[in-house]
Amino acid sequence: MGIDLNTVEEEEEEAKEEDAGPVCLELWHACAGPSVSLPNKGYFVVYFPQGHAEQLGDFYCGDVGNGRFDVPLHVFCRVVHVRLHADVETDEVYAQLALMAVSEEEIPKDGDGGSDESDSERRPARMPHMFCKTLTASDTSTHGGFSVPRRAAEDCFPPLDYKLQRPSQELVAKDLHGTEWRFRHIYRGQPRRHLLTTGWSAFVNKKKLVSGDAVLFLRGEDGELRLGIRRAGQLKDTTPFPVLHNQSSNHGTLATVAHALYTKSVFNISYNPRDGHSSFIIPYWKFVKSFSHPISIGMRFKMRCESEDASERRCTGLITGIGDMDPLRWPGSKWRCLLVRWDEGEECRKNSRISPWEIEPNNVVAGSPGLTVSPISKRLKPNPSTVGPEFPVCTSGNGYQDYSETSRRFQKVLQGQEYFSVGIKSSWDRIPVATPQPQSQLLGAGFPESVGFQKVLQGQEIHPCYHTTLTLAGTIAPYNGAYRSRWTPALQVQGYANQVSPSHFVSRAIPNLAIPSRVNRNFVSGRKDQVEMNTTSKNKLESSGGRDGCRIFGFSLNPVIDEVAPCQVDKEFEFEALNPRSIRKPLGNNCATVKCP
Amino acid sequence: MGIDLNTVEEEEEEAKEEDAGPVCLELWHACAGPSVSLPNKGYFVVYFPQGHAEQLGDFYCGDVGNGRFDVPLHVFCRVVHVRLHADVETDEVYAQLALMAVSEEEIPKDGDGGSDESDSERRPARMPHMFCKTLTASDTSTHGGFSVPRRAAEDCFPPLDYKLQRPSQELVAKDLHGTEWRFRHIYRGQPRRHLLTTGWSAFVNKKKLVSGDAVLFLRGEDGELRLGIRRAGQLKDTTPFPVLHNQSSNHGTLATVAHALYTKSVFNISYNPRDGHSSFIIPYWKFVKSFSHPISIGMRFKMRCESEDASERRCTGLITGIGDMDPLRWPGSKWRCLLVRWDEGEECRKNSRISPWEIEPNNVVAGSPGLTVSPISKRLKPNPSTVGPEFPVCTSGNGYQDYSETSRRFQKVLQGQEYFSVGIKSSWDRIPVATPQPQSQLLGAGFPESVGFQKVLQGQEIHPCYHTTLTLAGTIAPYNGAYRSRWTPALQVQGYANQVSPSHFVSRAIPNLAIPSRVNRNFVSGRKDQVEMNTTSKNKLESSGGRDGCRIFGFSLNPVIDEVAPCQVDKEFEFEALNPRSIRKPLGNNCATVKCP
DNA sequence: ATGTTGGCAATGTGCCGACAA
DNA sequence: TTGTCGGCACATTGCCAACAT
Repeated sequence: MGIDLNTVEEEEEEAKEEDAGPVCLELWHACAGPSVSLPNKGYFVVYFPQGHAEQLGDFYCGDVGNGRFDVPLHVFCRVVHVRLHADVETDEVYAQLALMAVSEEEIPKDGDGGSDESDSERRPARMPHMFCKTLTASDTSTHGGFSVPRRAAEDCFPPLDYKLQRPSQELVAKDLHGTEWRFRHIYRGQPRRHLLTTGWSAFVNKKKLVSGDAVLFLRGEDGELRLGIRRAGQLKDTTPFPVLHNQSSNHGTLATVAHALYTKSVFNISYNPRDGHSSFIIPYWKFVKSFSHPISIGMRFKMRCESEDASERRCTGLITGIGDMDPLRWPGSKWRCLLVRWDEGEECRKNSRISPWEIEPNNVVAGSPGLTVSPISKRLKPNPSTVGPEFPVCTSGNGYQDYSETSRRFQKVLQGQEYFSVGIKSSWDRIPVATPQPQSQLLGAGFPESVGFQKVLQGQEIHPCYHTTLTLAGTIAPYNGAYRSRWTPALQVQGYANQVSPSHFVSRAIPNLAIPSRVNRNFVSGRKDQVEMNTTSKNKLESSGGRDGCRIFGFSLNPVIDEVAPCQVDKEFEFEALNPRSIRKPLGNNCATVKCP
Repeated sequence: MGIDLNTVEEEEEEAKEEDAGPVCLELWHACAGPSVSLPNKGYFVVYFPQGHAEQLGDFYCGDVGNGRFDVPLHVFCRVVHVRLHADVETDEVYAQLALMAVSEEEIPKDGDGGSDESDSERRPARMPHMFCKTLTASDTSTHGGFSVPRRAAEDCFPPLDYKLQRPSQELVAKDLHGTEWRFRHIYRGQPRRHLLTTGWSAFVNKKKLVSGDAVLFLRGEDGELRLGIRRAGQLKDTTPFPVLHNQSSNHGTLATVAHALYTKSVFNISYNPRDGHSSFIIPYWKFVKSFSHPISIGMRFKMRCESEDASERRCTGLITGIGDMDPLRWPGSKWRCLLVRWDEGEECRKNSRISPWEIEPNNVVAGSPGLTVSPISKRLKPNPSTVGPEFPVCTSGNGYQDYSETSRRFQKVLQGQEYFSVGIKSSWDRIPVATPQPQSQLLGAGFPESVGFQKVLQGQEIHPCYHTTLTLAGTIAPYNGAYRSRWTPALQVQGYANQVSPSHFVSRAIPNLAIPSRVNRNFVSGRKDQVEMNTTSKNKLESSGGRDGCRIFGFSLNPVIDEVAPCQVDKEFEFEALNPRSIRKPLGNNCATVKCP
């Protein structure tokens, strides 16, 4: 099936080679997710400076002269080495690719990637026991620990002595940086379940995890436990000014690349698989293959993409235009030259521009078959002359075969609940290089980005909204100048028996009352921000930080709360609130709806 | 006295000019301390690339070719502008100096700095009401607020209505970045005293203040309150890899400077007054003046320096050698070419190398008068030929006059307790430029670094060691597998009536017991780290984080604690401990002495 | 005059089983 | 099977006056 089984052993041997960077290979891929794969050393790729510039942003590009560095639209490169990294602050995975420009003639036509050095360092030969769980509100609450799915615990953790009343052990897991995290793993409760207690909270705090994020446990061949995270949203950068995070110092900028291209020297690319802008390096065969099927306006296609829970989907759409994305700086570029309209409910990407090598023609030819459409010009108007001759547009659709679908079926593996242990192979590895022919015999060449790595299922449900509806009722006591808390005696809380205080609640634009959040550690700026009424101004609620409170300064703690409603003394109030437990949640998702009486 | 009084008005006018950078002028200088002054725009200075390279460290210098950039030993420069800044992370003050190289001929010989643009933007014309207090253990404890010295509160804060039982108000103060901090200022207690309560703790936390650091309040002309800090020690950089903190991106490196020198263009220097390496820019007159008195081996001298509490001292010493500091890369440089031996108890600097312009000859000629000593060679052996002709060594000491002492007397101002309000003038400003003649009439030219700014006294005492001696005595209970706290019942605490638990204490290398710190918020890494015995291994104490504890993982929390001593069940223990309040203290200063029974 | 301490109240943290989805 | 909750114990925070220096 295009994959030489003989290579597996070699790969396992070469996997011992310590050239993959500081980060554990399996863990890196587990964190990167199923749709990420990397080329091997020695492999040939196509590099698109335009896409790179897009990722870097204008800040790092330093446009010169004609508006861009004088670099080609695409560059054929050999992969000199690949090193895996993880951001020190956020644990975000990325890779350093060392590339060296080659002329297309240097690329061998056989399937070996043209290098004796090619190895499998980019892929674990065998995925270890692992599981991934999306964190619930309970998992991230300061009130408790982490509930481990039973089969996950049995699969990944050392066995417990279930004869004991409360079997427990200490787990030690290393994260991407090699830092050790220790957890008490206990099997208790009625019914019994696996829990991580002591140590868990510190981990959540340090990694700034919120509900919706996912953790990943992975047991290596040696029994060593590894631990990774996959965030639901980007962690906000708290660094006050732009630090060149993933690109060490000022390497990796376009200027450096331009220089390297002309001197034919090695240059480094920071490849950030999860930011959605890193598709500027693709396998050579994929680039070549994209010429094999015709592309025309009105053509239907499908494309693989990743949905929010990191699972894969297939989106379909219609090509509505072909033309330069940036006619001034990158004229004639095929980078995102296709303008598409996604089918209903298939909002694969906010951006409706994609590159030709991202799509496959749809087997079911819908839309307007037989309609001959000219490509649009740089200004997105039909003008065939602007498209280079090497780009076969308007070829009548013929026997295109969905090889990738075939290979997907071949590589289909167990995607059972959340744990598995199956050997896999990188699709980048030893893939025959395609020659630009339709219907070439590339049965083994799947889409590396999607099937190259084992899919790790996440818990399917979106984390629940955690809207325990409680009703607070009470009277606002007049402010008398004594700095004692007036809240607690003035409030009657329904729904909780004890230990409930106003600071447990988050409110949003409450007509007659506003209470800043004290719920979430990740929210607090000044930590202590309990509220007290101040009626010196009759129609405005004012209160402040501090135990015994004084004024509201505003609601900087929660960006959603942005207005303070007028307040009346002795007016009763009532509102819906969050569950009072200490919940770490994503910002902006923390506000209860207000029920105005 | 060399200062043109006419200029004062002009200065006040020009002080309104918004060209001093983002930071409040008065506050910047207050934070920088008394021994820091800056040149004005238009002023002429001498820049020493060697000293700059020293500050930047090899990392940023990028030595090329012969080992250094091909830059001169010193460069005469005009100050194009000066901008005041404060580090976003640490609040450390620094300045951006924009310099432009000039030839010495361009420097006017009159006293005007050669520029019509010179102004006093570097100096507040009048120091506002201010005070500075070194934080005590109580001030930084989480247990309480900030005790404001009475005269300070009366001087800087709006008056309170003392007729009330507990007069209070809200203070709003802006820090160096313009961020507002709010504090409740209350006058209470028996006897009455001024306190900052609500809001103070948040400030201490955010700024990571520890006892020994100082805060500074400053009331502007407009009544606006400003707030700064001066740390006792450097705040440890928590950034995981070297970020170019004060020099934005890669400006300010020697490469950039070298380029600017040859193109005669403006270059920026980050001038960091408190790191002890920023004396590589000095006033031109000072450089010139240093030729006016002879320097010889065996000569006694004095030098102004700053002691730990930011007050000024005068150190004396003996010149023991003259020679290149770095004969390979900077041959013939006068930068720190003097080797000195400090007098007893006068350890002005660990470094015993200083530059000629830093010293003044000592009026009292001690040591070996009349002894003719040849300067030492590059290898610090006597060899007169290695010293350039423009450097007048071995001139017999004659009528040198200590002008700077005169000017100090002139500029002497009130240095009363901790608050004052006196107009001052920058010594950089409109200082006549000295021609290289001994006994020139430079009566107004003081030592800018020391008298240029009002000294702000700090509390004189070093913050007390906070060693309340308590004796804990108890029995280590055997571990029985139930994860309940075993500490509290097993311990009998003498000296405190209530709310004392073992986690309040810090121990150090205790023979039979070790308890990690939970005392200091700034210490904690995992926050919850209470200890419990684990006697599964009989001779080793193990405990861990978490409320109900399990194992000691080691003592990563406090670097001083680095060994865990063996532990025996049922063995009684006893040790001296810190005061149990939550004290934020500098690292490594937090350990109690152990009394082994 | 002001640093330190005990008293005290409020609140946060974290382990546990109960309960329910 | 596992997410959420009440119960509970205890730790931390922060305002206050008493006391000491």
